Amino acid sequence: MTEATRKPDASRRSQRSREAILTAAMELMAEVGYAKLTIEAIAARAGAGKQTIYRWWPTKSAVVLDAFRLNAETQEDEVDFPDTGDLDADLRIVMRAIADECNNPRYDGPARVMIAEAQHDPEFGAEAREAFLLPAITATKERLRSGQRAGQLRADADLDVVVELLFGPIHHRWLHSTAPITHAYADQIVDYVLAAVRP
Amino acid sequence: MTEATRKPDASRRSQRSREAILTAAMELMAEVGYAKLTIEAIAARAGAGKQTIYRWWPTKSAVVLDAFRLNAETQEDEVDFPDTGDLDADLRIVMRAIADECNNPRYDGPARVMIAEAQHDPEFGAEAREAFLLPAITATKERLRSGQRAGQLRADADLDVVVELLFGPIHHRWLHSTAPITHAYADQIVDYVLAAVRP
Amino acid sequence: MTEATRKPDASRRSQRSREAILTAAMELMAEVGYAKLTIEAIAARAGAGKQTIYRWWPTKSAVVLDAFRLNAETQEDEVDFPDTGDLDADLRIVMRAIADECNNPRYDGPARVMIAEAQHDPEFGAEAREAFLLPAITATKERLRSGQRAGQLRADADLDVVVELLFGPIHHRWLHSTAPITHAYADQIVDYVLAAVRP
Amino acid sequence: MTEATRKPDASRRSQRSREAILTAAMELMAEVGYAKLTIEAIAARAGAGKQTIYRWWPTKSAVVLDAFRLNAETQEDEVDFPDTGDLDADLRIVMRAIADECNNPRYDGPARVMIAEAQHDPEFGAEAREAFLLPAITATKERLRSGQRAGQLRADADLDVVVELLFGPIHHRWLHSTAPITHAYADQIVDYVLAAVRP
DNA sequence: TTCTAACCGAGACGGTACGTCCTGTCTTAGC
DNA sequence: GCTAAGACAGGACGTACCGTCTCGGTTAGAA
Repeated sequence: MTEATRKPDASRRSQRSREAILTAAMELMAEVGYAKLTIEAIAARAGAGKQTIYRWWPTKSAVVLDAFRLNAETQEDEVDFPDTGDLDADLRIVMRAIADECNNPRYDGPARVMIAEAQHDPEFGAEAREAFLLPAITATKERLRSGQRAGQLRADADLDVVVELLFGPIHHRWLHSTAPITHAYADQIVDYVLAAVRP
Repeated sequence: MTEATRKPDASRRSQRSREAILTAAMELMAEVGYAKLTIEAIAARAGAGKQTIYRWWPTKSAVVLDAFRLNAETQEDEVDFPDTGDLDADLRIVMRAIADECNNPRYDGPARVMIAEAQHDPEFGAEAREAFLLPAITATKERLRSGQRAGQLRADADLDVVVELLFGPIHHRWLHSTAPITHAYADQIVDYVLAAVRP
Repeated sequence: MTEATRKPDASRRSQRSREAILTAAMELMAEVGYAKLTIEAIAARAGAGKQTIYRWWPTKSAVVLDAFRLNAETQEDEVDFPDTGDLDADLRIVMRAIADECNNPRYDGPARVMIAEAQHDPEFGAEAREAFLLPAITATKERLRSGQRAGQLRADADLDVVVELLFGPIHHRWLHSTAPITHAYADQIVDYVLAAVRP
Repeated sequence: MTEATRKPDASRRSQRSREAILTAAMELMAEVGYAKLTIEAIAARAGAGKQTIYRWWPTKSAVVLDAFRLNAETQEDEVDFPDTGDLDADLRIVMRAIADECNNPRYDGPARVMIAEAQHDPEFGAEAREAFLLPAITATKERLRSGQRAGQLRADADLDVVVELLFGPIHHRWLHSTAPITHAYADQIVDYVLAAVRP
């Protein structure tokens, strides 16, 4: 066997077709949803050959994940986690931002697709987690640790669990659509969680 | 009305084929996973005609949901939520039971399928929520209300939020596979939550 | 094996449904053609159960053949072959009658169906031949024999061949739709054939 | 125009699969007959995808017709109609050749299929007539015309009718299987017909 | 007159094939 | 050597009918 898995020369890759494909994928995602999204339709809409897609992405979900990444990069919302010294206020800001994302179709749609895809493709799940979830978790834990050092949290509080106490409820409500997600709700969670871990 | 959608006569439905189909669906789910599950394979394994499936279920996910339901009914785990008067102990029992389910492939697999499917089929999601999630939420809320009346919870605690504070974190950890789910973890959550809502 | 092929009791047969089925078959033949004709559609149109058809007829072609028979019986055109003594005139009458039938959709359609069906079902072909073709051939041969005895045909003429010289050409033109079939054409054939066999 | 019917690029057609499909069709025709012949079985036997068949042929009968054509081309029997000057002898040769074909399963089968198919699909009938029947008719007419010029036929003989007087009887006997088709019979027809049209 | 066996309409059933759609690979021409 | 285009083998889709079966309801002799 002579080099069965030929790997293409990335330096000669057409940037034009890459963007056309990812844009087409995003558009079709919005129009027909992930389940009815086909490689063929993406290629047709992008004016690209199917082979060009298969050459650069292994699966449909990889294309979609890349499309989401492109979409997210476009946004200029890489807000750093605030640290004003007032933990309560900082958490409120962040939890309200998450609530806003839950209500923004621009995030809601892609996020649901990624959750769904991750359930039957663990590798994809790991990648997506790495790219989208862990940064937020890490930043939150950082801020909590800073608050802990400042004596605003019990010294023995398990920060991994505290992060989950913050993200878990809002995530649960969003994922199962059990109730609307408001700023008031975001504040409520912060209240309960801080009540639990205050020294 | 042109009477387009002829509806079959449910009274003449073959119980034998219904069970064969749902059993085949469960088995194939376990063997190849939801994504590679085909109606054709279910019919073949069940010794049924495809039409018999299409006659009684609108989509693949409906078959699978029904299969899960049959599977769940078979189990004799319809444990009533305990109410010993000791809220702390009762919650621990329940949260540990949930932790056990997260680690039991018999529940883990189907549950992930349902979560995934629900994300791109809201109607399916609503049905699944109704059948599997709400009963647990309602029972938990009931127990919390009872505890609240007994003065073990703050009178102004929002029980919907408290339920989410309990279920959200464990659910989050399970869904994103961020860490193992142990009895100790279950206990931890109960501790934090009760600390937050104790009078 | 105990009487595997249960034969139904013909005396209890419902005349009403028999006629409804054959009528429906005739109508559907005219509407959609033999190839697209289905037992299911016949049953639905006739307001009969499928089993009632399968009980009394072995195949679709048997139903259709019966329908044609019913149709033919309805007609009162069982014209006896004329024998005026003038063979030329008598043959013209008969050949013109055949030409008329070729141009009459009432005969053309069914006849084509029977020809077609007979090609891939020899038994059906034998039955159809017996019922529809042989009577005409026999009557014609009879008339030719009478003419032969009267000295209007060569004594050594092979009547089977003469019949085919009469029927073959018109049949050929009809079957292959190579040219219109007129009375003039019918006369022409009689002219040529009589020229060939005149003493 | 919405460009509904995308037409494939014939220049890129796979010759290999075309032949495999037509060969498979021929074989299956011989094995199970036209009625039980399925596109699916042809594709399976040919190792081709069903779409490849549907891409290049509109119907089952079109595939079969093409298969016959390929079969006929393979044969090296494109005998030119003889013209020795002796019309009687030449016609005998041709009529005997036709008789032989009637008795040769290689021709009998396909021809019956085409006759049958032509009866409920006039377009197919037209194509088949063009490809298989008209060449023979034309050649025969040509030879007759040559004989007519040589004074062996009456000057006023209608050659279209004379051709039908030759082909019709043998065709009739073959189609309805009313009697065996022998060389003697072929000769007999030539005798009668020439008797009718001799000057 | 009641019983009972068969027919009847209806339609669910296990199947087969349909014609369409999409997958992932391969081939061709163009730049 | 990447690209657009699209033919190819393969396989699942959801539909239409096949011929068999089972279900009540009706009908017509036999008891």
